[in-house]
Amino acid sequence: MATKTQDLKAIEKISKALGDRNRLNILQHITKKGGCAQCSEIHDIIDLAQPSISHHVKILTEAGLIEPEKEGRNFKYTLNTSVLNDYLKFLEKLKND
Amino acid sequence: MATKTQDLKAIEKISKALGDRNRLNILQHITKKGGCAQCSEIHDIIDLAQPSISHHVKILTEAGLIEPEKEGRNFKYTLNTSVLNDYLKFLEKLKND
DNA sequence: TTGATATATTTAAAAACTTCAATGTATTTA
DNA sequence: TAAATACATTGAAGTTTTTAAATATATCAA
Repeated sequence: MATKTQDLKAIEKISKALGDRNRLNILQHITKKGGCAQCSEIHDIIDLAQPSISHHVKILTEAGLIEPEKEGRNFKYTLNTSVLNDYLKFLEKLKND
Repeated sequence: MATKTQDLKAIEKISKALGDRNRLNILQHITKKGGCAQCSEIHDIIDLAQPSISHHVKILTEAGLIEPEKEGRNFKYTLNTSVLNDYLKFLEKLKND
């Protein structure tokens, strides 16, 4: 079963989102927190200006890897396990072809 | 068990290597060929000039995803399953933290 | 409503990436 | 040895990405 062009685009986007040290740190922080965290916490941990963090979070969100949920003044970000699983499946398939 | 900085660098490099449509196509071609292929075949399948393909293959090689093996005048590229597995393990861990 | 906090957007500059033409190197074949 | 084939490297143009300052918006608290 060949991979659709559309799927490949998603894979490309997810890979790109994962291809940055800061975004990997953000992801790790979110998952360590039990799958969710706030932007302000991230700011404490990563040495970047606030707009940069906002930008990285946006890229992770647009790739579908995390999902934002508004909680009053803050945001809660949750790892999207099903998107990650689809990505893993694609990579697994490379081994079995 | 926290991810070492060194490991994170490797993860970043692999993700970056995977973050390009052409490189994904090259990888898929190699794996479909039973885990190995020659540069010249890739040239037939992907619409890029030879130096571009050489460049992409180099990036995949430097990330450790494929391994080159000289075969006379040609090259044979093989998927490095163990590097891919380490990458998969890292991503799996994100889910279980 | 005013001030404070959390996050997003715009803009602009620097850095990194992609691509290809030109050229170089290694190997095979005639 | 000369020509042909396979791949690498260099250099340069165009594109994308990263970052932060400035600014905007939304919500909470007083």
